[in-house]
Amino acid sequence: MANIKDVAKAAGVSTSTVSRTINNSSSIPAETKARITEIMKQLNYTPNQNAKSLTTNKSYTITLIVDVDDEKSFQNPFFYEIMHGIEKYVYNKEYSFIVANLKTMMKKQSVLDWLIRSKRTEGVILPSSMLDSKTVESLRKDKIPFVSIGEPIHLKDSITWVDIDNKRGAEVAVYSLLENGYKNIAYLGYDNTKLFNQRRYEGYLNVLESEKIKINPSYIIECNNTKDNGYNHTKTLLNLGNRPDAILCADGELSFGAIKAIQENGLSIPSDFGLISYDETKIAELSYPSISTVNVDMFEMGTQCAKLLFDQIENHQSINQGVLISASLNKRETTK
Amino acid sequence: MANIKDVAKAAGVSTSTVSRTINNSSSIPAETKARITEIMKQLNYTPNQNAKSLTTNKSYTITLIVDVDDEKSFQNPFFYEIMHGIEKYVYNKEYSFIVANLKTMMKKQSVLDWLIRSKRTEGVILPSSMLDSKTVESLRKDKIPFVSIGEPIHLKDSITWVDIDNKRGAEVAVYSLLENGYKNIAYLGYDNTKLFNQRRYEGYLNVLESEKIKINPSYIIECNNTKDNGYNHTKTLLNLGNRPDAILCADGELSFGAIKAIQENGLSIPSDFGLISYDETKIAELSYPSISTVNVDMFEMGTQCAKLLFDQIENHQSINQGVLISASLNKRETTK
DNA sequence: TAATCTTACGCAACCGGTTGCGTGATTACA
DNA sequence: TGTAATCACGCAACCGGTTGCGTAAGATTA
Repeated sequence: MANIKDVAKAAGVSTSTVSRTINNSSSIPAETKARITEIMKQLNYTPNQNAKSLTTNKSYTITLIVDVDDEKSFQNPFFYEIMHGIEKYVYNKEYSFIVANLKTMMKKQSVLDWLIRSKRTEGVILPSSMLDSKTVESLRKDKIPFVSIGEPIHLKDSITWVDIDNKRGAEVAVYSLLENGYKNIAYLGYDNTKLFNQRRYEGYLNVLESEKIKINPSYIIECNNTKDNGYNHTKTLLNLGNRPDAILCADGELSFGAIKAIQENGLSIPSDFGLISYDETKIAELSYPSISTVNVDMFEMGTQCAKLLFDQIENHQSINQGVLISASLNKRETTK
Repeated sequence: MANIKDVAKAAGVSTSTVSRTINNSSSIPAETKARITEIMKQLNYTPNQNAKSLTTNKSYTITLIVDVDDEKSFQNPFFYEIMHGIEKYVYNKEYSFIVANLKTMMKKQSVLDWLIRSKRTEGVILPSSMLDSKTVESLRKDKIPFVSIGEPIHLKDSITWVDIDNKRGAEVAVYSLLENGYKNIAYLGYDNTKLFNQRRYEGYLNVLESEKIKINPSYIIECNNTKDNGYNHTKTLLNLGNRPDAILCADGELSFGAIKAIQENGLSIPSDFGLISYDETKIAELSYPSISTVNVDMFEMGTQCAKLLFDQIENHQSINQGVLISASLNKRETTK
């Protein structure tokens, strides 16, 4: 395979000139460039990335860390979309991107550390769940740019992160329910251990407060995200004296159980009862009835992560604050 | 950051000796190795991957190509599992892996070609849908090992591929239905444009033939994989004079529509009617009733792909034939 | 004790690019 | 027309490893 010397020889110039042509240095006149470019094409020349990386001390590669054990990230298709968003951005920059997961990293003590120190990666995108202060410190010490997927619990004002606008998404959902005549809206799946859930809850409360609607504590169900919880707690809700006529599910799987419970109670959806679930998934569309969801654009999230990472890589500037991706409502058969 | 010269200096040896220690050359006595290893640890030395790649002409990286537009691969969580399987294998080898998708590649003419020619990758795992003869030829010319995810339509005897044992999976499903007393089993979702579907169909026919069960052509429904098709065609099946009492869905989404249709007909699942769907997904578990599925181990598929790729990379030998991953039955509420 | 064989490890070229510095040729300016 | 500035491009060192070849010291054998 042709190398830069072959090109230089064929063009009757030095390798310096070829290199400068490749890197578009201004000191080479256009016609020389054109000639060299033509010869590169003829010889089917592609610069050796490893040589380039060695001299420039840049790997032209970024890393995405995934957390296999975290169902919110790896198992579900969201992360996949994020990946896709990153990927598209990255290849436009002639970078490539590698994937490593937390579990493997544990085992090898620290694959991330290895990737960085061996100069395989120039930047890292990783889930907020991984960002303990030790990791942050280590990344800072190695001067490796990073972006957090998701708002971190600590450090939110000192690192760069991207998240869905969870609060606004919930607001949109609740407003939509109210506008369509639902009056008593329950919040199913409150979980104060998860920041995204907190934010959704804040959005829910926000709307009720602005609309001067009394908050009914028995409408707020604390539980984690399983279909059985959805079923059982919805049963309980429906047995209340003043039962709700709509539910906002904070998380996806709950809604399956909830729908089952509503139907069993003889209520018809959406005329008697409305339901909106957070998290758009393929499943929401397949269900009978198909579920109205708060739609989160994970592709965009990936793109933003990549963009913010490249801001740091290329311009050495970092915003060190959060960026929110807006969430929209995807109306289907569970709401009027 | 310390480099090999720093280590050599600190140890009072030449870089050759350090290099040979790192690469575990036999010509260095154990005590010298120990001393050098200790110093490497002290200096927190990690070999520069780019330098290593440059001299050895190996990138210590493989590439996974995904096909974003192909719903069977990118959208669904399967590919994700495959990725995970590959990833685990790869990091144990001190390799890393990069992800590129077809769509981007189209745009850049050929990112794959670029990855290869720039020496960024030593091997490729890619979906069979991408393996047209031109791509195969090009990979062969560059002497890049590759493994196909999925049985390719052409070339099946001349390249290395890994697939689910689709035929056997269908057999297991049909046998299970028969054993549980279902007598008239329909095949919903026949699609002769897809090899995996053909194989599943073969499995279905196989069992009926071995069991000397007459094949009823009106039980075999040709359609593609949507929930609406599942609904409508199941309606049709149920209106037949001798209606079936069980369905094997060749693909996942069909089953949602099918279940709806069965329930609307007043039949109870699983006592009156059984259903097994191909393709285990999260959705199958969430549905009411939860769906019995043929469970395909995609993690194992990824692992096998990686293994077969490394056989080629490390031993320069390739089996050039298919490997099948066995499929098992995941019994849930849609079967007795 | 001399000749031969091992062993341990260094020398230096090499992988394929990049880049600071320098120089001869050309152009601009006075 | 002489001098300075600019332009075009080459020289050679360098990035951080790997490896074939060579050799001195020590071990083995005759």
